[in-house]
Amino acid sequence: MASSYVDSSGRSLADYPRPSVAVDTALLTVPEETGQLSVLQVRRHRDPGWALPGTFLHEGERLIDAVQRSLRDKAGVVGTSPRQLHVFDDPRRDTRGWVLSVAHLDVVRPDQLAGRDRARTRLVPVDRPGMLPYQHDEIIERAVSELRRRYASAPDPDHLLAEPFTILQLRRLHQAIAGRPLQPDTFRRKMGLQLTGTGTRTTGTRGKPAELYLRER
Amino acid sequence: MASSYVDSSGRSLADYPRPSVAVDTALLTVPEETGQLSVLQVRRHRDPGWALPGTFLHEGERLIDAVQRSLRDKAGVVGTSPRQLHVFDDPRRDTRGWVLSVAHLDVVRPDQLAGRDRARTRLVPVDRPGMLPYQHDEIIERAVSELRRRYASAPDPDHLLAEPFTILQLRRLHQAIAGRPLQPDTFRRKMGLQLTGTGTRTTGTRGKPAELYLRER
DNA sequence: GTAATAGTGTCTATCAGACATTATAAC
DNA sequence: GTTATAATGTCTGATAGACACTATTAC
Repeated sequence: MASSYVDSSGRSLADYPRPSVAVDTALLTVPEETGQLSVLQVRRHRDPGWALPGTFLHEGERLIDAVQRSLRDKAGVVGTSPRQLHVFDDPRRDTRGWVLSVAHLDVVRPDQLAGRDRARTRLVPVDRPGMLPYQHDEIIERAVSELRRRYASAPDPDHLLAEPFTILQLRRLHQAIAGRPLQPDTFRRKMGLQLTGTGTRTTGTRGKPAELYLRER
Repeated sequence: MASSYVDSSGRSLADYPRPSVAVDTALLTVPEETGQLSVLQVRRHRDPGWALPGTFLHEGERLIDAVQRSLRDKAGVVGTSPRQLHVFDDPRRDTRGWVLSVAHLDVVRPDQLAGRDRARTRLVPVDRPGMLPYQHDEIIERAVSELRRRYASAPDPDHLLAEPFTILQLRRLHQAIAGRPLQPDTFRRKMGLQLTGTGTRTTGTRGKPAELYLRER
């Protein structure tokens, strides 16, 4: 493909102007405390306020590595699986120059955020993200839609629950992501078919003990 | 956001190395002659063979404008609506340097391709795209999946048919995109509800005249 | 026993697939 | 009339929502 880009004037790759490329990430999780789908934000460096974690792409670096580096450096989060969402390409988006930003979605278990720097980061429910610079609110919207689409038909595809888990735990997670209550019986019937029962049950809980399940089918 | 990227060493935006950014497009259409979902390919400049149309992003240019420029210059196609699919970011993908490529999907009516340069371009069914450089086959796969998803539930969302049209015309289009036959009666029931009948009917055709419909609901 | 939660039975509405039937044109 | 296509009727099976009911635990 490269050579097909060389135009009739014979200009080579190095002759073309190049934009800076950044990554920005909507890191979503469901904290135990609130049970609400929330997004990680970090303090901005120069300006007051909060923003999504982001960084510039380093030379020869892959986008996914830049995302993981920014999450490690800015929030102490490791072991994530970012996915691309969209490229924001308005040339006037950044006042300091020509910057393309590749928005990402990442989803983590709350325990993966345990060691985060609480002075420099915060977790905010996705439906009240506060004032954010640039199009970070749009990134959150895209991230939430994508996550809801993923969780609509499959049980916990992003492995937010530690195995084994009960169907109630699974349903609470899916409700947090969907942002609305889900029918207990319908949910059980749809998702239960995609789970493997362990035969063991919870103990010490109120009511009838629930069976514990594994994701693997 | 920009200022939040400045790291603790105080490096500014211009100090970061920058990749070249390209766009590549899977331009899909359904030619009258074959009735098969097909993708536009252009002759490569230096190497033998064919590739998807692409170009480098010009300074301050938006991605969508680069896509439209490449389609105009390489295939004489105008008036399209490209959509982003994915960023290909393997630093070793292009032997001549560090190039990010933003893959796009574009869908056009066959008449929009009437004036194309037939010596430099060809239309190939998407299921037999031939040998393509880099990850252009993957771009086609993503483009087709996305198009099938869009056409699964709505009647001709990308306006490939000139209005008014019959349900048979609509179903043939959807079959070409789905790559499989669709039940006439089920299709009519699902899509018919989302169309507006004009009251007028085809004339001069064999069999019972078909009603003509508009997309608008 | 009561309260609470897990899990199942079952009715209804909706919808896709499949097939039959009716309607209306060209010939 | 015959043939071809459009449009509708209707049966069946699958599934979601809704509600009732049974099962098993803590207390």
